[in-house]
Amino acid sequence: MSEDDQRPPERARRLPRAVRERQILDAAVQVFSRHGYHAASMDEISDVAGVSKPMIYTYLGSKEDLFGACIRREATRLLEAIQAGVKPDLPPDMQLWHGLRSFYRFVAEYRESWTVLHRQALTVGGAFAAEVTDMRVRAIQLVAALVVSAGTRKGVGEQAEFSGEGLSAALVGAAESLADWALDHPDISDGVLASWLMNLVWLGFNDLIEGEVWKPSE
Amino acid sequence: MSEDDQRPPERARRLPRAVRERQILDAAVQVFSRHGYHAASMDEISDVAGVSKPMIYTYLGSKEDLFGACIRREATRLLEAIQAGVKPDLPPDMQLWHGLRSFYRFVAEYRESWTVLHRQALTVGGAFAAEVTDMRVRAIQLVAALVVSAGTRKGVGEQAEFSGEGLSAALVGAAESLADWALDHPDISDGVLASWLMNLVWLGFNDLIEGEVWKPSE
DNA sequence: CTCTCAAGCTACTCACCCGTAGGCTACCCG
DNA sequence: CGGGTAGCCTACGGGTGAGTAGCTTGAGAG
Repeated sequence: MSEDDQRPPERARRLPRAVRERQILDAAVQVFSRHGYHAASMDEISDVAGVSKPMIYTYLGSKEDLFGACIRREATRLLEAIQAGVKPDLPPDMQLWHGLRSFYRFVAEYRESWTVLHRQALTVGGAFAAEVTDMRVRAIQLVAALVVSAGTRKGVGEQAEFSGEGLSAALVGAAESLADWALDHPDISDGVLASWLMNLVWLGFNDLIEGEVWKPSE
Repeated sequence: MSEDDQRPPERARRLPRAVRERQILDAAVQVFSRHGYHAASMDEISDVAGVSKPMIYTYLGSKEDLFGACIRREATRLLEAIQAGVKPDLPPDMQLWHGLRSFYRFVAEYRESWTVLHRQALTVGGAFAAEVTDMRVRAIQLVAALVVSAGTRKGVGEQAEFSGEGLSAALVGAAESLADWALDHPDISDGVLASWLMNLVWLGFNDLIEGEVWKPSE
């Protein structure tokens, strides 16, 4: 035990920049998702990444830059995962269903990515919040387009009890909350989750565009 | 301008403890809702409250204690506001509608309270997150009770496409997201918001318990 | 008028953490 | 073999902010 106790053979060799950046981003997402932006320390991130702190600064810039890089990478991942599952020539309801399935599959597989995007990014304020909000708005508008498409196909106009944008905001929120709920119930498959939401919303929406409206009684 | 420039008459006189605590809590909610827990500084809170920092510590304890006091006060306010609007002997759908109206009225009036509870409390982690989550779970269970009551009244059992708890989680999430959306659209009344949600969810739910189910085609 | 007590403040300590200066070592090319 | 370069580190500066020590001042009692 004189020259062997320092683990000389495997000492995290010199690696190309791309690999280190991946390690750093992975660690950053993990730490940010656990503690949030402000409570996360660069020391802990460097520790988790198995890299010293100056590496982070030379490769990815300041803490804010690093957080931005995380947000962008995870947002891109999420959008790509959803678009990969969507089939553009299906009817609107099936498009929505497939999009939802991909979404729930992604959240289950990369729950830290989802946490960073959904919970932490909004609390930082400034450019990132705007960026994530933008992504969310795009998602809402996408859904709104499907909804309106289905609505006009059935020949429905503007109604007092109906706002495509508000409805889509509610739908996206329902999808997100169900995602959070599903994190605690891993045995529910993504198909079942998507079907629940379709049954909730689509059926109600169908009624609505067919003129059947809920009103407060008396 | 020799003896009048220091505003000698009104100099924030010595006040009873209860009043100071209120001032401090109001300021804390405001600052926490703007910056989040970690980015908020005790100096800014004391500044906004018009009180020096040691006062906060003698009256309300550490920063964590202060945040806890904020959360508890605002959560109590919210629950009381909702319960004040609910009429227990109405049918389930009307109970839900009245609860939603009260909720949206509260969010519009005390948007900072809502922000602290919904966005900031979860990111701190630990006891507060648990506390807020508990409140949310109680809300979900309350809604689930209404939903199940309406379901059994119409004689529906367990179905594969249906889970009361999951549905309620989605509903509560939809309500929350619509609340966020409504913050940017102040001209929409609380009654309209509540009606939108009822049309979305209740109609779909009605279809569901009457056996009309959405299924993916092919 | 004076003594006492509590309300309230200024100014400080100490710890934490972002960001960096400067040095070391392995690999590559001539 | 020697210089250059790129991967990588230890160790520190500086700023910020939580929490506190100890003083000042107003108000009531005698």
